[in-house]
Amino acid sequence: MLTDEYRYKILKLIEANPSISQRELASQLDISLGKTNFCLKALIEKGLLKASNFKNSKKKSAYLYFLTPKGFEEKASVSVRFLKHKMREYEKLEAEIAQIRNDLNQQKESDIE
Amino acid sequence: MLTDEYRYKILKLIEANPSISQRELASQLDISLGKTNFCLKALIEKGLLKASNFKNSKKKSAYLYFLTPKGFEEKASVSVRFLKHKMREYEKLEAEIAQIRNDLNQQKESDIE
DNA sequence: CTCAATCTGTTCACTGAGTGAACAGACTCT
DNA sequence: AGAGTCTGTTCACTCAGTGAACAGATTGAG
Repeated sequence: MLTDEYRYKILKLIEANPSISQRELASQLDISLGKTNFCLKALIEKGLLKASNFKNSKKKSAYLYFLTPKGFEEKASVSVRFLKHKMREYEKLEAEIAQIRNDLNQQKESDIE
Repeated sequence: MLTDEYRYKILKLIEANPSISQRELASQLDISLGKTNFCLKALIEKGLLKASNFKNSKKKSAYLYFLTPKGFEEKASVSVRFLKHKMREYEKLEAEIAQIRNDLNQQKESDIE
């Protein structure tokens, strides 16, 4: 449920904007509020993130999220891991596309017969 | 639930082997027997596939599935549609990979500071 | 100050896709 | 005949995901 994809994206978004709300996070991640809340708690549970409720300049009553040292480490390694994952997907997709193209060519040939 | 992906794959597998069983189909599609049964029925419902229980040479008591004329038409058009879909995915993935690479470079730079 | 409005995080009943064990029927072989 | 094996079909169950509803905090206008 808390995949590398969301680890990566959440750590990145929070580093860029520590005062982001869970609703805004959900919107940018294109997932529900409930899932966002779950992932966030999981990251805090793992010690990658901390939430402080220090009063922010202009915000209402929200948390300030920030990456722990462990969080920075994880962000670096999850980036690499996620990149490798995406590259494998890329290669698979490339092969799949080639195969569909091949099938389409064979379809055309059998049309001629 | 019956996505273009399974339309395409099922029509292709059945054209290649009309005496394939639902369990074998499920195995090759890497989905459950229940979902395979559902998709198959949906394709029959739409008139793309027909199931005849003519006695097959060496099989036990299975159906013979075959594509209707409409099924052949659909197979041709779904191939193209599916290919385009995969190509869009491919481009998205390419952009995503580039962005992760960019982030990794920025991470390294901020490490030096 | 007061109270309504608006933000926040949290919860949890609900949904729906997907699963696979279990079943009934048809066939084969001894 | 009967045991074994294949078939398609069903359906109770699971579980990730959803988002309306809630409680608490802050703000701002009257």
